[in-house]
Amino acid sequence: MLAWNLPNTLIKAVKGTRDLLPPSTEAWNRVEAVARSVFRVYNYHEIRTPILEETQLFARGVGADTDIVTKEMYTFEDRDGSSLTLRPENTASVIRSYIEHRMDQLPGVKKLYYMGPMFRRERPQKGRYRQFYQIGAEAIGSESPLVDAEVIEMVVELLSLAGLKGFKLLINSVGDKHCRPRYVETLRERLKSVAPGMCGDCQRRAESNPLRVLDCKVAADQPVIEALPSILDYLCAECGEHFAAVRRRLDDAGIEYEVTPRMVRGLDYYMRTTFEVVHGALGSQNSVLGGGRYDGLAESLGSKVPAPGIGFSIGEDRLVMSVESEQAASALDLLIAPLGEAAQKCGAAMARDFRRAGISVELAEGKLKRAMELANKVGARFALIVGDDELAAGRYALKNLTTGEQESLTAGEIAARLAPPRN
RNA sequence: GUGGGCGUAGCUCAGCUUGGUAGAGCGCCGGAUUGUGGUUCCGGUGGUCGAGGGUUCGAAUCCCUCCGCCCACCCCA
Repeated sequence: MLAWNLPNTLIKAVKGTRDLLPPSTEAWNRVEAVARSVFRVYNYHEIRTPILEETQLFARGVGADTDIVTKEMYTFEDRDGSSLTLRPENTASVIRSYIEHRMDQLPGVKKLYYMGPMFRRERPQKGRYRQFYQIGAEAIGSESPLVDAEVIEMVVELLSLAGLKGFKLLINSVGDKHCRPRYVETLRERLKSVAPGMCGDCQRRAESNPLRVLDCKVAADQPVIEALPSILDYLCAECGEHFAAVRRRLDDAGIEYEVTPRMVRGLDYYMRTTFEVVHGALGSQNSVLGGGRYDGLAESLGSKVPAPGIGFSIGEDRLVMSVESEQAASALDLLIAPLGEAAQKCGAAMARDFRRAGISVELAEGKLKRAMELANKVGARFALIVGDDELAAGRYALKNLTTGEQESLTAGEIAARLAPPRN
């Protein structure tokens, strides 16, 4: 009954969380470095919001009857009785921060990016974890379709530079608070006659959430879904023109996309432009990123000043999964093998100097044979032998472990030989 | 929340049908080599067989319960 009184049970990572280990962490770092460099040239700046927020932020921001809020949040009562939640996504937090710090007073479009863990209590599977990581960006303070197009262009650039190949960009417009309700009503009406012939899930959705029917993957339902009215035919004049402008801009930029009127996003705050990038070989969870415009979000969080914006978030776990190739950790530059007490001291000093010069160094102990074996196993590029002869001569035996060649060099020559390329 | 698959050494797995108290390969450690790795050879380390209970003279193996992981549904990143 009391866990701490039970016999020793091995403690493991909690369900849905995982340790990211080397060499995989190198791929994560590469992806994050690419993202930061792309964000920089598009003039985005990093924002770090708390992982813990008031539960109300998500209930009101994401939508009170979305799946995320109704059944996926890690919510708990703080000691003072207030309700706190581990963030399930970050857009609501960014908008909260934007409002709280009156960023609307700053000049121009406010461009922010973030990266970090999010938490949703779902059943784990391939590409889905309870603690997962997102890289995202928000452009806030403009309703212009030019901003939509630039955000999409940036994210396509980011994915390409990260090494993602064969992905597909899907875009849609879900209208605004004037035209979308009209469409949903039409859809609901139409489904009354056709839903009975569809799969069980669709029959249920036809009542509860008609838009979800469009997202059904059951093959037999596809012809029926194709025949349903398209939201694009129901957009009001403003939304229609906005969407057309976004598409013109994407065409100008030479960006390939597919308009998918059936694409549905799961968060309530989206309006007008929505987009998604999918990639095969990710299992059933094939979406690498999702995003869209959220012009009414600030108001639903109680803001008097509007904060129209558009943003996206990349599923970093999924991106890394699809660009990661099995490669070794970055190679060690040099392993120093000192023989004896005096050499040990000299080796430590040399290691210090080399490391300050940007060379990665491992200092071995014990027998030379042992050290050489170790050098080989960890994939060191060079081994440096420091023994009595070398100490006396001031010249050390540097062995290239790839070619097997060995030469006798001074410390300065070795540093020059191993110096990393400047960038 | 609902299905399906799988849990034996650090890793990948065999053994289970037809019960007789645990194996291989790789890894790790050491040796053949006093100051030279990768190949080879030799030796060694390593498992309450996911946990608990039952059947049995005897259970990794048969039965029950539980737990964990993976994949899928739902939904999303």
